[in-house]
Parts: sequence; structure tokens; C-alpha cells
Amino acid sequence: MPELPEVETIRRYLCSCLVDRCISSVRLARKDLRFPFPARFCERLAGARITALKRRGKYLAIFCVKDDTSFIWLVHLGMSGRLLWFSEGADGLGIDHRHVCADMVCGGALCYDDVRRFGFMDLCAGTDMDNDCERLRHLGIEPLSNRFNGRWLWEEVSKKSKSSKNSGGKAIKDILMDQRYVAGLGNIYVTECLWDAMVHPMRKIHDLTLDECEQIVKGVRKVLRLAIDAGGSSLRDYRQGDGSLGYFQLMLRAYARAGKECLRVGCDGTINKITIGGRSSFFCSKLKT
DNA sequence: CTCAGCTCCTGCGGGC
DNA sequence: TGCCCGCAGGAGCTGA
Repeated sequence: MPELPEVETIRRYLCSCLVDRCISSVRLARKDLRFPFPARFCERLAGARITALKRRGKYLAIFCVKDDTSFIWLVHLGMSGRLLWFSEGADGLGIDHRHVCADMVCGGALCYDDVRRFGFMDLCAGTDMDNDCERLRHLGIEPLSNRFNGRWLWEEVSKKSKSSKNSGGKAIKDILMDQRYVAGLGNIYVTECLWDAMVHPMRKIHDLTLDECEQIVKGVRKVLRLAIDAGGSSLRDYRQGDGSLGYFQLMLRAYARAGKECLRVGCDGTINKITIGGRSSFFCSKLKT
């Protein structure tokens, strides 16, 4: 499931393959993924030169120039999307859930495979992705930026959450999963970060201490950095840009470990599983709610 | 305005 | 052995 570390891994790899290369043509196996492709999708991309690849949350933004006009090719991988680079080119559109092929002038090809088709693509005019891309406008802060810190979580998020009518306050897990607060975390990494910070996922944001918020932020940073270094987590469908596996799944401490022993040194707890917001949540049995 | 719950989709694994 | 059912996931939509 591509979350921030997976998208960042793909971005770093594809930068070396795509930057300063030109798209000769784009082929589609169908007219939609989760949403329909934008109008004249293939025509607009054909002939464009790729200038940069950036990431925002779980989105990959491919910056393009065509006829002196800049635009952004926005890609979201959903839960099973893969962006794969073939330096010798690729055919096979339509097989193995391959939905998009962008053939490059250099002879290589960038392909998009997606079994479940939860992913989607968009084209946005301009060069300022945060303002020019409709889908990025509502996103919260980047968890690896300095703006994401314990005091922000403790004061700003808690305040915003308190001002809503929700009397009980939101669970910290729901806060971290909500892309409007923090952009890029999904179920796996939120689970791992909270295990690292020793905070129960059901704890209400109002009830957390500043110190606990600091621990959560530290956990988020640590887990994301380790996961990026490991090339992401290949739990089911995820692959890196060259088709190879990521390795962070071997380092998971809580996710999908229900009933097993807690791996914290000196802890004799076990990993419990509950459902929060319709998603599986795993945590050490020794943590208090 | 918020928010819980539903929806999209397919492959896999458990149970009978 | 084979079939059926439920689960996994992100984000947008709906109705309260």
C-alpha cells in the first residue's frame, strides 16, 4: 500500500530515469482508473519534456513543459498502483493490469499497473502544485517538515479538533490518518509510529500530554526515515520503480502481528487488534487507553 | 459545518 | 478439491 515512504522511494528512482526526457506518446488500456482520465490526456502529454518529480503526501507530481507551457501530471497510486520504468521500452498494455504506458523519445517507457484501480491521475496547468492542483489543496503538513512538531500537534490540532462539535475528541489514530492534518501517513505507518511512541491508537487528542505529542512526532519521523531507507514496505502489491521489493515489511513491529509478542525490549505484552474507523489497528496490550 | 459509514476493485486465504 | 465469503486499502461521496 503506497504511503509516503513508498511514493518517495519511487520518486527518487524515477528522477534519474525521467528528468530531462521527453514523452513521445501515451497509450491507455481503458478510459478510467478510479476516476476518468482527464480530457485529451494522451494528446496533452505527448511531446512534453519532464523537468522534475516532486512528492506531496502520497501524491507524485511529474512536472512537464510543452510548447513553453508548464503543467503537472499528478499520480496517486491508490493501494495497488505501481509506476515502473523500462529502459528498453514496454508493450503489454492491458495485461497484468497495465493501464497506462508513456513511451519516451529515448526508447524507455514509464508504465502504470494497478490491480484494484484505486489509483488515479490528473493534469494541472501551472508550476505551483500546492495551489494549482485541486487535489492537493486540502492536504495538511508534510510529516518530514519542521512544521510538523510536538507543539503543533498538541496545540493546533487539539484546538481544531476541540472546536468541532465532537464532544469526546478524536482518536490520535484518526488524526494521523486524516490527510487534512498530516499528509502521507496511512494505516501501516500510523500503526508503527504509535507503537514506537508507546501511545494507544484510541487515545483522544485532547488527553495527550505535550511530551506524548513529542514522542509521536519523533516516532513518525523515525519510522518514515527507516522505511524510506528500506525502499518501502512490500506487503502485497507494492514494488519500487525498477520492480524490486521494498524491505520495511521485515521491520514491522505491530502491523499485522496480532497475538504475537511485543518486540519492545523488556516488554512482556502481546499485540492486540481492534478496528478503528473501519481499519485494523494493532497495539501493545500494555498500553493504556 | 462535521462525521460516520459506504463505495469503488480484485486477489487471497480461511472455512466448510 | 472446490466454492464462497470476508478482508485489505485511500479518498471521495452521501445523508444525517
